[in-house]
Amino acid sequence: MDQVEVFKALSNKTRLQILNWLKSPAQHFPDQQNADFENVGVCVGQIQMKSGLSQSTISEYLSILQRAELINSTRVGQWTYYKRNEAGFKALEKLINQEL
Amino acid sequence: MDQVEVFKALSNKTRLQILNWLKSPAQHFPDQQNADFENVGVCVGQIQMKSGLSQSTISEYLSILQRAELINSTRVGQWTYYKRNEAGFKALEKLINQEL
DNA sequence: TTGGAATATCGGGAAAAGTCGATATACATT
DNA sequence: AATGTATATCGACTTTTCCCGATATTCCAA
Repeated sequence: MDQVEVFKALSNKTRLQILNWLKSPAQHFPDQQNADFENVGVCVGQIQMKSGLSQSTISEYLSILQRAELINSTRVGQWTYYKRNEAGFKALEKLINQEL
Repeated sequence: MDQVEVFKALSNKTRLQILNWLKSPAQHFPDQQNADFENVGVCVGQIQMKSGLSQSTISEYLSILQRAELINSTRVGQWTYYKRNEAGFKALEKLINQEL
């Protein structure tokens, strides 16, 4: 886990919001049909709509968060679903508590 | 505590190093004479020398870390001493654990 | 197998951050 | 008061980040 990379990923209001939304997907994305929130998460389009930013920006943001190991993705058909990577958050906690 | 501001402050290798140095000043700054590390911390010049970056850059970095509430300063004569603000780190822990 | 929908990637313009040297300020000493 | 030292601030330049629209890719459905 690259320290600077993680903190950079967290240095943006929209990206922090996305992480927060993904904490309780059912609550923040009531529109997503047939969603298996637990297993796969939320698809890019839903996140994009909620954010109000462009599709390309959100796709980019999601890959930044993924490179930082804070989320991970599952491709299902033409959709890519993203969910939180709790192992990454654990590693971040440890980083703050022990290494910073 | 502004979330984005804290993470931006942490998004830089040199600033992370400074925070780490300030964890055990006596070990990282053996040159500082008559230093009351516990009470006041380490002065700007020592940090600057160790970092290898310019005086202005380090002064700026220290104020970024201070605005993020991760360190605080004490002026003593012509020196400004900086030390870690453990309350800020506690707040950061809480942020990670509960709000992110 | 062609068309459409979802996502990713590319290229770019504007804003912010990184970093410097020069200068200003604040304080101490003579 | 004048000089010297430590730090802060300023102006400039370069690099990175923010965000967009356009295009490419991937997959599904007709």
